[in-house]
Amino acid sequence: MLSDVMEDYLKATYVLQREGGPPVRTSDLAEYLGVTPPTVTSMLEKLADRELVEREKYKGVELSDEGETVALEILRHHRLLESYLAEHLDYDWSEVHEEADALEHHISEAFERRVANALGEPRVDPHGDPIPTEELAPLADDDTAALADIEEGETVTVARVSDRDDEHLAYLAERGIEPGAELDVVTVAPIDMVTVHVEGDEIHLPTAIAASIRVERETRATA
Amino acid sequence: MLSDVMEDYLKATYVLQREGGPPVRTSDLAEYLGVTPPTVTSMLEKLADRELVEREKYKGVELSDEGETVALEILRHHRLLESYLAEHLDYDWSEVHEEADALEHHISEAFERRVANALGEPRVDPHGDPIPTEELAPLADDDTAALADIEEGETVTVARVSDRDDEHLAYLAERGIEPGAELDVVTVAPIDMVTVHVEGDEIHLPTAIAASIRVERETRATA
DNA sequence: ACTAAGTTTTAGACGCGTCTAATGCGGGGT
DNA sequence: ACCCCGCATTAGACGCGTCTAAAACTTAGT
Repeated sequence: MLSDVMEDYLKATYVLQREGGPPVRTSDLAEYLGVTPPTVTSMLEKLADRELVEREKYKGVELSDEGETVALEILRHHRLLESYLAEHLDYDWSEVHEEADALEHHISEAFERRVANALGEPRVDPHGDPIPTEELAPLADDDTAALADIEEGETVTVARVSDRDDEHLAYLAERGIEPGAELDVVTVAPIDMVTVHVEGDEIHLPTAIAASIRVERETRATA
Repeated sequence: MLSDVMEDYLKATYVLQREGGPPVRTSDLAEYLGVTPPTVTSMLEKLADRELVEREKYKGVELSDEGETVALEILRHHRLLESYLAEHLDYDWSEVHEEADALEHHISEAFERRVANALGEPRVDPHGDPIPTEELAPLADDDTAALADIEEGETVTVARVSDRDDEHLAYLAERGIEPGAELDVVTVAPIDMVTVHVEGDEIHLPTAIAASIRVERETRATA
């Protein structure tokens, strides 16, 4: 039986781990989870004992296959819940994250199935993030770019907006920056600011925010 | 900030406490919650420190007004969740209890309101139990009787069926014993068994089960 | 009133997840 | 090649919720 907290560490490791990238470091997890580094070290030891992560001391951790499966299960719960709250309980797109975080550890298999069914087995959640399948197959690599890395003059489509901060989300949603929106990147200023046009309006975004908006460079056909 | 466990103790104290009755005893709570008596004692001390219960050593506890409010809040969550699962997520009446127990500590005010709204502000849950109002006003006294206490020959209407055991519930539901059903009490045998007629069928029930079925002696108009 | 049975509380321990303070490792700049 | 600084780990503590074993209280029966 995995504790809620262990599940949180696995989920955090998953989202912090870039495909094929370097191991996730202690301090990154500490910051992401809002705990101190020693706390992370001791939790990582337990996770390694249970073979949910592969750990190399002083280097960091990577999820084992089993650990990844657990992370995908929690992520599936999270994203199904977000979708359900938005679609059936009249939640606003930007206020769904916190509630899903609270519930994701506590729903049964039956609940998961019924919610997925009620939604028609969706593939992405309201933020644009992919929902793991019931079989928890690894998610396909991400071929989007961060808005912060786009050159001036390009036109891109918003693919996903990070769900980490409800406040930012509400701000962006109000201004029309949500999955599917078309953006013209007008200027990338050297003062940590990017300017875009969306639906005729001009929007200024600090780089930190622009980094959490994933975009597609050219329109492509999707199934 | 109350822990989940504290909320469980308060809820348990609420359901074990008969209106105006004697204080709830340590061993009753221990059995109900599946923990040992010393564990209950130490938790009760903490609850008394926070003035959520009034405790008299060696005698038992009663909920304070504040403790009762917390219990009613959890009960409201529980019963709204049961209702929602049954009505909107295709759960069977007899399998909602466990899921509601897992979720009841983790939903927000917003969630509670939206679920209540989606259901049309119901007054009772699928088991027939009353749902506390949003203002958490104390629930009216119960004027029902236990089926086990009914005399032979009487005809009664099922008001509520305890939601403590999903297995029993499924069994009873299959045989038509659910809120609103009319029962003729045929025999009350001295061997811990009562026999009733429901919808033409004859059903035999051990007294322990009959004790958990609350019935109304005569039909009365209800708003 | 005394005593025995049953219940409750006290005492002391443990695992979990967290912290702070102290120590240890390792990679980059001179 | 060395040293330093940043990051990670070890050491030791704490609160929570739980347990078992032992002591204390209550109460019912004689």
